[in-house]
Amino acid sequence: MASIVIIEDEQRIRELVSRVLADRGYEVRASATAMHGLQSVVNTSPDVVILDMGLPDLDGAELLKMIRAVSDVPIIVATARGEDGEIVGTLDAGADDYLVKPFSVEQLEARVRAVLRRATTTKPGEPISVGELSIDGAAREVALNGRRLQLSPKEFDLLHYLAERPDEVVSKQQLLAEVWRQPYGGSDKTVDVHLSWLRKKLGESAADSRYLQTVHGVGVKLVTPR
Amino acid sequence: MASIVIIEDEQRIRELVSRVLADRGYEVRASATAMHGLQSVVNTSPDVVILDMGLPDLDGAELLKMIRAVSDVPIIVATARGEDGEIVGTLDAGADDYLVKPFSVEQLEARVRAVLRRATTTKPGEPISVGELSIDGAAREVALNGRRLQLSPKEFDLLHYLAERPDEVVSKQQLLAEVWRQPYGGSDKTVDVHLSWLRKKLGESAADSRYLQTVHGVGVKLVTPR
DNA sequence: CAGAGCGTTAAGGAATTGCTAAGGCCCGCG
DNA sequence: CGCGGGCCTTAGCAATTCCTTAACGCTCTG
Repeated sequence: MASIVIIEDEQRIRELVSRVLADRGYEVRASATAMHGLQSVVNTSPDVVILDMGLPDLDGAELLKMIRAVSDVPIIVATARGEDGEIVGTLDAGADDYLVKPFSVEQLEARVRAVLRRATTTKPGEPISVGELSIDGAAREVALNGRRLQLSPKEFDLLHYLAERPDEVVSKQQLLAEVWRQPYGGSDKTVDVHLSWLRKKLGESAADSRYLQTVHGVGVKLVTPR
Repeated sequence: MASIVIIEDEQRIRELVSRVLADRGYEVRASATAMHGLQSVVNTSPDVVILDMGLPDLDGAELLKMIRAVSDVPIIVATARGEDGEIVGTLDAGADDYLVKPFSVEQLEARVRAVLRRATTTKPGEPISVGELSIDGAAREVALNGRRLQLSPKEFDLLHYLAERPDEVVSKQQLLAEVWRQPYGGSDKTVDVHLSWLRKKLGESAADSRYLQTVHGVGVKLVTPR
């Protein structure tokens, strides 16, 4: 799971946020001071930094620049209301997103996810990985837990298409149009059957699904197993 | 700053509202008659329209339709108490929100801001968050306090539709039309039942509601709990 | 205080899905 | 040219899941 560094001087907020994010599976390190925070960032190379702008020992914008000088990590900035005017400045200084206090943990996690998603945007040419699955579009090879899977052409196309859109629900009609190239008629059942075969090769079944989740009445999505 | 057209025949209210909103930085144009108002809307392409339903020269609903015919501007309707029965009709006719007279300027501005926010900040692709609720349209996932909820297709569509319009009262007819895609007949009761199921899954009931509030005789709205 | 509107539960039928099995097509090979 | 094998599609049934209707009691409004 992704790792996060939190730099926030208010103890209450720091502990609350740390705990909740840790509960949700993130690896969290919290710092109460700018200097300690900078060290954390350098030492642990986190996937996201959450930075409070109202630190007592150093101006937030200053710290932001210092982090930027040594790393490209996505940074989410938290500001108190009233410092609104600075938001534009902080975004210019290299922040990736911001939150205005008070914020709900939901909002925060939503931003974290958004930033992570943006950062992990698929670079073409490299294999896509979803959980223990690795899908190489160029070589048309799929591996699960390091073991090569033998997929038929359609099976591969189907899996690859879904892997390019992890977590996104895709309708069978869309799959027929995009993977099968039959925007007109064509039976959903074909997709069902291929999904079933894929599941078998992935070592799962619809009833006990890890990667391929069907969303009743809508479609399917490829997810990373819990 | 955003521009607003106000269509209101009572001089006192018109001038008061105009002045206050202008003070707060909006660019305001006021009209005392339906015809003049329609011209204003067409000519200035405002960001929001505030429309009094009790105009002397033309039925408010009629004017609403005329505006809708030429523009997609968000429209906030003001009605006098007693005309409540028409509220549902006006929402169906394309109003985005409504106010019952007498209303405070504070209320009005809150609605204006809500409507503007809705019009601008709804970026698709990112989860919507309302309080501790998080609704991801692409993944079709809902989480409450970080815990995943298991919703049926219609339940999800319903919640998602409401979440896209936080604080806005939506009539059951509108829900039938938009979520169920049955603009004609169809029983309100179906909506009631789904709402009940949703409430159960959200851990609330109609008597003790946090997120889903029903407005008797009008519809429901999704709010962020206090 | 009566009637309309609403909340909730239960139950039947409708729709969707999972999976197996049975052809048909295409291609390489003998 | 005929054969065999892989692959895709269609068919069909069982098993789920879902939606709607109905019914009853309660609440709100006028």
